[in-house]
Amino acid sequence: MEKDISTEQRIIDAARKVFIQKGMSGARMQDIADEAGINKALLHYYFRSKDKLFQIIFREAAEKLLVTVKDITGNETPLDEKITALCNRYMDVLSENPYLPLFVLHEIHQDPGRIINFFKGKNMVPQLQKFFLQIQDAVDNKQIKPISPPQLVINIISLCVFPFAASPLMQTLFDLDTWQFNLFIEERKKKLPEFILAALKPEKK
Amino acid sequence: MEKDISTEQRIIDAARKVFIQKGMSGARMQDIADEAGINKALLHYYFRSKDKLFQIIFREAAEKLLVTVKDITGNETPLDEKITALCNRYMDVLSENPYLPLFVLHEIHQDPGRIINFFKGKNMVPQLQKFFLQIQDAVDNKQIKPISPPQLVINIISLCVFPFAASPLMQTLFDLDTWQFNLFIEERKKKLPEFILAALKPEKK
DNA sequence: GTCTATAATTTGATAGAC
DNA sequence: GTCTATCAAATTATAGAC
Repeated sequence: MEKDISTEQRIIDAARKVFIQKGMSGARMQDIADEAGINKALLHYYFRSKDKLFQIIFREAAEKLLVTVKDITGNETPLDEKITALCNRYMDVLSENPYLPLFVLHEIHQDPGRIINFFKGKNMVPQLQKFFLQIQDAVDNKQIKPISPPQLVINIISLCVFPFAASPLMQTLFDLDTWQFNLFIEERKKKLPEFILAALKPEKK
Repeated sequence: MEKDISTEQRIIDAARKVFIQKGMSGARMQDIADEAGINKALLHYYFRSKDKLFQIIFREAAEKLLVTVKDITGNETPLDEKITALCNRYMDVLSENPYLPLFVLHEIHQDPGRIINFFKGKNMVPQLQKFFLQIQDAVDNKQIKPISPPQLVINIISLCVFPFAASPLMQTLFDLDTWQFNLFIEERKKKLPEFILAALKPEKK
């Protein structure tokens, strides 16, 4: 047990691990206490209730998942570079946090109010609108094939996120161990941007 | 309450609704009893335990989700038609059962053993191998751009499934009501096959 | 701050009348 | 087959000693 990490931080780390693995309803305060190497009562001393502790973990997770999109879509690079950057960045974040998507999606499904509250004051929607405009411009200037901006954004996110959300199923279906799954992801990082850009490439006249 | 539906069937229907909404750990036997309009003890009379009842719902859900892939990838049509058919069929199944993917993925993540047991005797993997070979043939014959078969399969499934798994998030992020979300899905059904086929189209010489 | 002990509540499951 | 009443175990939360 790391002696130089504060108890509060150890609880957060333990809660992150347990909540992301088991979800809000499946997680037990005892699991978190065990994982943190402390007593159950201390959890309540620091965070008062399971729900309070969960909020912290959920917000942290949603933040990590959504901010990535926001600060890449927001800047001023050309569309094709932006798509490549988005894929690369997203795949990197998800490689480090493979179970985040399923956790966040599951908990939003349980209580959509959570994500609505989360969005307040996060400036997500305006950033997204700007990205939509950039896509629409590229369509109008015939730099890419006609496509509705929301459809394209969902295509990009689907292709990045889904393999992680489905990793336990994939590993069974394709009979991959963890190392082979990581190889699959590494190959994907390299090939995904060109797959998307090829789909968007306008017909030559 | 429908009088001509057997109690057993009413329980199954109620369990499906509650489990798919709340997941195994979040669902309460009382919720299911209420939804079925019967007493909690009757659930145990018919199905003995929560876990037994859950197994039935989970298997049914996994079946619906996976058999769709199996019986389309298995037949003898050309690759481009098969991809189109796969998208159309999948999107239709998911429109009718939008919460299935998140439910199944979440429960597999909780206990990967479930899906391994499910696969036994289902003949999924050989069917998939045949589809992989067909893709590899198309690559070798330069009918499509070079791509690893598993990557392509995951691309197709990602693009079909993810919007449903993420629907509560999408509806908030894009500010869509249910009707607008359905419009989004209808548009997607029309456009997705050509997006994928465009990505695969080989360079002209 | 941290622990032990325990309260208060929820929940899956059973017993037994009808 | 269906219900009421109840048990036993699990689980969140708190009281109080140190």
